[in-house]
Amino acid sequence: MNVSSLMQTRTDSTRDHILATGRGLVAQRGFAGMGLNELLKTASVPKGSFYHYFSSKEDFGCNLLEQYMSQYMSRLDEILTTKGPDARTRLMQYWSLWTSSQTSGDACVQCLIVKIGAEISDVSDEMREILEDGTRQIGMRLSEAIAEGQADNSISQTVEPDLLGAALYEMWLGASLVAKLSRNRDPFLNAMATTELMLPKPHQHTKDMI
Amino acid sequence: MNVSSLMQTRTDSTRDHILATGRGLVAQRGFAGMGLNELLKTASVPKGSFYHYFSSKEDFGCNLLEQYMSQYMSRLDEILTTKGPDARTRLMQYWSLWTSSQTSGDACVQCLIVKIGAEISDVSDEMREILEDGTRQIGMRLSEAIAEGQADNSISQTVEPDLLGAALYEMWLGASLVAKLSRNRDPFLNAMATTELMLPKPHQHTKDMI
DNA sequence: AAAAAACTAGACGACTGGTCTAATATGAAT
DNA sequence: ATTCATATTAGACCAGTCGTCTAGTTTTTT
Repeated sequence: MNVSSLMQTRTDSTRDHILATGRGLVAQRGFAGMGLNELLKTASVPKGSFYHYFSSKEDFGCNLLEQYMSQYMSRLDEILTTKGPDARTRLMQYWSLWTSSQTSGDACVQCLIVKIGAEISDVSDEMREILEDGTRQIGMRLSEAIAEGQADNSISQTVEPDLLGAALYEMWLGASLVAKLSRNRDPFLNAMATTELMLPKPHQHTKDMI
Repeated sequence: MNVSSLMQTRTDSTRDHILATGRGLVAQRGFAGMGLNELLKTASVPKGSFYHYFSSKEDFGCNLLEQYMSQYMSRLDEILTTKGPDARTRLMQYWSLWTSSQTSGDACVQCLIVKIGAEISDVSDEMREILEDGTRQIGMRLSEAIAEGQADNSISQTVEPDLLGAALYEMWLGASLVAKLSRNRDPFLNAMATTELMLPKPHQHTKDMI
């Protein structure tokens, strides 16, 4: 065959439309819970088109997750690069945005790692690996931000960036799960307070300093 | 142990057998991913029996989760009451057992809150409320244990039990999710190290005490 | 205009959760 | 022991869903 698989058609809009519609539906019903008929009816796309763009439901799921993780990493990097004067402020801003996005009730911004991570982990190795890679990258980026905070003197040198980055990320994933169950933002407020304690600022004017 | 798992002659043995089989299947495939036919074929139980004992799949799910949470709370209470000389040791033993159970690969002991919490939270209010209640109870029991540790002088007075109990629980839920994705126990080791830091022993000979 | 690729359309069989009637086992009352 | 009511089992059946597939139409390229 030729390079037809690499060719880009002008009208990828159908494919993108299926992916966008699917994200909302998956965030609401889960992956197994979202039927293809429901997806395609919602998107007003015939079933034949779906199997033109994706080889299977799992392939669709992989593309959905890859797109999601890619966009998430870009956004994370933007926040941790620009949204604040120092690394600690930017980190706290990240948790703050996490809280507001996960309490908005808007299905499209729901964290897909929380929503379908456990569901697909024992079912689809291909999808699992995409999320595994995503969580690894996010954890690393957070650890990096903590190290930056130690460099710009907004975070105490007493913490270990690698350990703490992963631990904070895990705590916020858990908080999201509990928040989904309890339908309120208390778990996030709790995680926020704990995060403040776990990311201590350097001691500046205590008696033992100076 | 007992004969009920081998014989189905006793009255409720069929019902219990369906629940036990369902727990393993749900832990593997998720709730929507487990079909009734698969469940009943695995359990060698005709469909008529299922609808004699349960009014619907959701009703079955509720009973499954209620039984699970009830057994979990009993086990948690046993650990936090007997498995160690002081409250802090008993708490650490709880996380240690969490780690080994979630890394065993045995589907039957998988944490159902992690596995199907997010999945069902937007689909079944009835099931969601059961898990909501369960997470609340577990968090409270952990906070209680931390307070006990402060009372028996195994945990520093500087921490706030309510905040910390919930935060630790959330971190371990998140660690379980990440561990399911990465298929290794690193997230648990990480959570364990962080837990040690978050549950400080009392300072015994510092200058500010006396 | 012809050939090839991109895309649409919906039929298809296996399966889904759920309902239904009938058959059988059990236990209490007589 | 016989009867009768209840508890439980059995699985055919329903309308609908699942993901797959082949055939057909439109668009692009040559």
